Amino acid sequence: MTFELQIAVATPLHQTFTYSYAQALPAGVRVLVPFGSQPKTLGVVMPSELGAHEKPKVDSKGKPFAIKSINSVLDAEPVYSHTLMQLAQWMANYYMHPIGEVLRTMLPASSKKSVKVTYELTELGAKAPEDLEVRPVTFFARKKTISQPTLKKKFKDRNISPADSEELVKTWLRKGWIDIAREKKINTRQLSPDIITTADSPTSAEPLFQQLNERQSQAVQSIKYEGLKATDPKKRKPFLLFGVTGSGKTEVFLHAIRAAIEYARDSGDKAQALVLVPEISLTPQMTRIFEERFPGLVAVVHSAMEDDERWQELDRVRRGEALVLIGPRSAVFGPFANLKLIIVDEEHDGSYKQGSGLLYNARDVAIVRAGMENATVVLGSATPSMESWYNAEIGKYRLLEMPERASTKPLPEIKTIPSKPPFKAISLMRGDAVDERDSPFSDEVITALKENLEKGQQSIVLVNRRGYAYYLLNVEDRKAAGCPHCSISLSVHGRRKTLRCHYCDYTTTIQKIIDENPDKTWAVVGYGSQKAEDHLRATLATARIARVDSDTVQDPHVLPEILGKFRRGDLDILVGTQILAKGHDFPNVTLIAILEVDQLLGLPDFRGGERTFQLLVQAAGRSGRGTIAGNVIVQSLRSNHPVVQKALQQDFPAFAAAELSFRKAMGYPPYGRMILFEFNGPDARKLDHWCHELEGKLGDVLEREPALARAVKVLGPAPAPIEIIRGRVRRSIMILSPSIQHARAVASHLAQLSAKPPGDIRVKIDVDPQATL
DNA sequence: AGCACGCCGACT
DNA sequence: GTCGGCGTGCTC
Repeated sequence: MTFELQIAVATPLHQTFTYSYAQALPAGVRVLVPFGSQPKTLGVVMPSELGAHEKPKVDSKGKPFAIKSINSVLDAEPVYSHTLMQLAQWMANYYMHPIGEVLRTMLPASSKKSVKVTYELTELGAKAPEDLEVRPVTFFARKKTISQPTLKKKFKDRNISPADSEELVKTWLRKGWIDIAREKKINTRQLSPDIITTADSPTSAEPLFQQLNERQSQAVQSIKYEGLKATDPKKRKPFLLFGVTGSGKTEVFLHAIRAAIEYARDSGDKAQALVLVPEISLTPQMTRIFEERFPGLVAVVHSAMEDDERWQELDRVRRGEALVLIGPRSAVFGPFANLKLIIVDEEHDGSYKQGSGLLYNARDVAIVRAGMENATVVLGSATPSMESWYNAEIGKYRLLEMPERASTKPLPEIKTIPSKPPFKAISLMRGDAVDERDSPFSDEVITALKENLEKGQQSIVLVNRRGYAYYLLNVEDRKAAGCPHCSISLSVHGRRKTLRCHYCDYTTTIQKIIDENPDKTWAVVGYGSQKAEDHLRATLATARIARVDSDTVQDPHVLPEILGKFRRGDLDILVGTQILAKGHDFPNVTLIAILEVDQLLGLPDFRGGERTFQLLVQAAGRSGRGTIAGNVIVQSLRSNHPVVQKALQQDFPAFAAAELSFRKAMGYPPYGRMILFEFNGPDARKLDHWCHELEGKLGDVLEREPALARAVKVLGPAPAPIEIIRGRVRRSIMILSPSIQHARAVASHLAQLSAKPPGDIRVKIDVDPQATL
């Protein structure tokens, strides 16, 4: 008796494949299958109901497929739980992404790759007749195994044609001289089969839990009784915990988790909780707090981890040994046995959205997963996303407010001062001396930093741009030195020595540009975090300064180290980009200076205002968290901009009201749903040609469905705001509609039309894009 | 995504 | 003449 199973193969194909096997396998088990010309490819068994009513599959010539059989089964029990399989299918559908790739994205990397074929020389093969023209032994040198590509290369080196070499390999395999062996490193990862029941840790009598204030306790009570213990799960709504910076959201999370665990324990059950955090930078302190409160019960994953470590942590969750998982985006796919509570900290944070491949938003996936698991979700933020705020307004979410700081300290005072006139930020490239007047800082900022330093208090300087300066300007032509592969100007780095593209990392030197254009005058314009750092070092010679931006924290271990030093008081000033604005808790920081917010407002993106407000308020929230009140100075050319003004007053509801009415007028999210198609290819003419073809075909479809056409706006094809990246020209089509169903209907038409792009054109579908850039 | 099949330029 | 470039099509 053989069974037919539906297998999702790790390829970018929007379909599953039928394979046979001697026994039935549960959904969620990984298998190796022969696929196309590849003898072993990773696949996942899909739920059987999926293929049950499908008609017999035929190939392009109408002949039924010869069903191949599964090579081997990798797991004794499913790696993907029932819910995770459900979630994968939801994601494949919602994000219009191939199911095989979705499933691959859900597991840590070590099991991602399909299996590479290696050949192994058998004992028999080593003793193969010596009079053979081509003996297998000669290819294996002193190693026992070699990979398929290596073997091919060796054949080539010996002038054996590909056809002949294939014959040879087949013959050798038949004669048993060589074997197909799996590459060892890949896919050896197995799950621990036994469910370990850990001794219950004494989490109930710990003194570490702080006394909650009135607001916090109200929030916890709501989460408990309207969430965790809700009698009608269908009525349970996600909570939006809107609490100003420093209002003690973390304490609420901790109590909520404790409540979930205790509530389950009362009925002899074991509840688990997931805590999503934006970045690794947040986890060290978050992790510590959680581990103190729930000793031995916390598992942590983060991006600085090796895959093996990550598997180990996830296994602890899977076995029920860990009850709390803390991690970034990908932790939303954690292998929970009994997930009862999901917390999304800083839910507005852009890093929840994956930027390549499967473009999912972990916050949204968390809400969907919670629905499937019957779990309670708590989204927390001081500056909620417009989507969540709107959902709270219309009653889809339950709003919990904490408008006061937990300590008696008031919110820091924010004031703005005008930026230095921009012309002062220009310095001509003559000689190497840096013009001292060329300071990015207003005098008030320097004075304030100096005073703070003298008081022995810490400061953070936030410059919303990395690099040394903005760009290198050709004075005569008024044009900036641009990247040869991208339509963007190069940024000045390395103390005005090098130029770098922030999109493709192309690097050149300023000297080269000057040499190539001997008759031109060049000027360095604007400033970034590097220049700010240099000027601070020059001006505040005694200050201990470190810079934190994506250039200095390439190595994932560097950031935690710098933050640790800062927290211990071994540094006085941190200079850096946005990373510094996020959630950190440095009690001794009493001054935040924010430079260069203006360009965020100027971005051609509908979220510009939201991003600016978040940056300002989040950054301000880093100040005055300890016993001393904090100050915030915003250096801006546009202090009067309404967004900046609302941020100064730290009035989120007022900002949200204004922003939402703008979004409503424009039909933008959260009032309209957006699906963005990006087409890119190396040849602009071919790309345009195909885009216009698509536009025409989509137009035809919409003509046939006038109701749909009326409900949906299709914008484009238009050049993407950064038209060329890495030598690939980009065009986009935006689909906008008040109704998600209608937007999706048009999108799936367009997805079908663009399923087989000609030449080297690639299609990217972004459902609910974070930015239109 | 891989990978094989297939049709045009520079080489042992 | 061949080797090998990558365009195009297929994978149960």
